[in-house]
Amino acid sequence: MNAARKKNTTELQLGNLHAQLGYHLARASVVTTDAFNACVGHPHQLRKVEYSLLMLLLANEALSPKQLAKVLSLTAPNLTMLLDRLQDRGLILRERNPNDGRSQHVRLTHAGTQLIREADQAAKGMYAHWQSRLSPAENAMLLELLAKVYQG
Amino acid sequence: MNAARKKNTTELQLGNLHAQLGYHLARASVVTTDAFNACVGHPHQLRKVEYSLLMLLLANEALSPKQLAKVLSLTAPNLTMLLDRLQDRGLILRERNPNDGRSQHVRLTHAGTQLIREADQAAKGMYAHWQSRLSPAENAMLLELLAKVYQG
DNA sequence: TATTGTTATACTCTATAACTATA
DNA sequence: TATAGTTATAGAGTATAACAATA
Repeated sequence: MNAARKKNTTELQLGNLHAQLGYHLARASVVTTDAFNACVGHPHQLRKVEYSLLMLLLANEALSPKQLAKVLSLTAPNLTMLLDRLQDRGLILRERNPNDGRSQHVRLTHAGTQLIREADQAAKGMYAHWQSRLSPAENAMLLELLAKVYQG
Repeated sequence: MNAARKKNTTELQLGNLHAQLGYHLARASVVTTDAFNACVGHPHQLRKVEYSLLMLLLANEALSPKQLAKVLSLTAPNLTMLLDRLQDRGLILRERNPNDGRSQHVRLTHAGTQLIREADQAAKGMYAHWQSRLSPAENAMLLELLAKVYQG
């Protein structure tokens, strides 16, 4: 009983895992995902990828599914289903590209604009979840270093 | 045609997304996951979580499912199925804890030890995937900052 | 009564192949 | 022939509830 209790409180060793970026990314993602769901996801009924998609449309006015699939790392069929759901909720609309009948312009509706603006406001509360452990300067440095990992 | 082509090569705006840790974590994870699968996952038939689990057993000799579930952020039922698969492959074994019949000791088999040592060697090739964009000092700083996000 | 682990099950996420339409 | 997007479908990942065994 005492032995088992002691074992549970013992810090476990990470071995070479402590030097691996992917491991730390996964651990950090658990924290950010929980913070997102608490501040944005549950209150506004948006999953992370839906929030990102609507934020991109807010910043760019109109994007093609092709562009969205690339930046969100989604396959075309999965993006189609995602857009279907957002369209059914009246948050986005799909227009045919007048210059190229194969492609589309995806835009926010008025309701979609309103929702993503509210969600964006709520998202500002997320930083509170880890600001006690990370200073503003450290946070800024972290974002820069992460961008270096995937930009190329 | 020309207009569409131009649009595709235009950098899209991130808006407030550029200030959000979760977004950059997700983008960086795509890179590290691809690197993992290329260097470790496909060659050794291990998913990320399986690799992490075996690495933890290599560093700690024996851990309970409870401990593994916590550090890997898995629910108990999902960990059970994961351990079942690794046990069926002869990579781990489950022993009853002699001090507490409710809990188990999960250990690497000889084959499991051999496999995870090979996989760990292969994992050293992962850093090559982003080292051109991140110096060793930047990489070390990144790992430290990420640990701060989830440690508390 | 609480804890560890399992079983059963459902829901979401992701990936591939085959298709339509436009260029 | 190539590209944008869709449909259908299968597999992997993840969550909850109900259960058995032990403390």
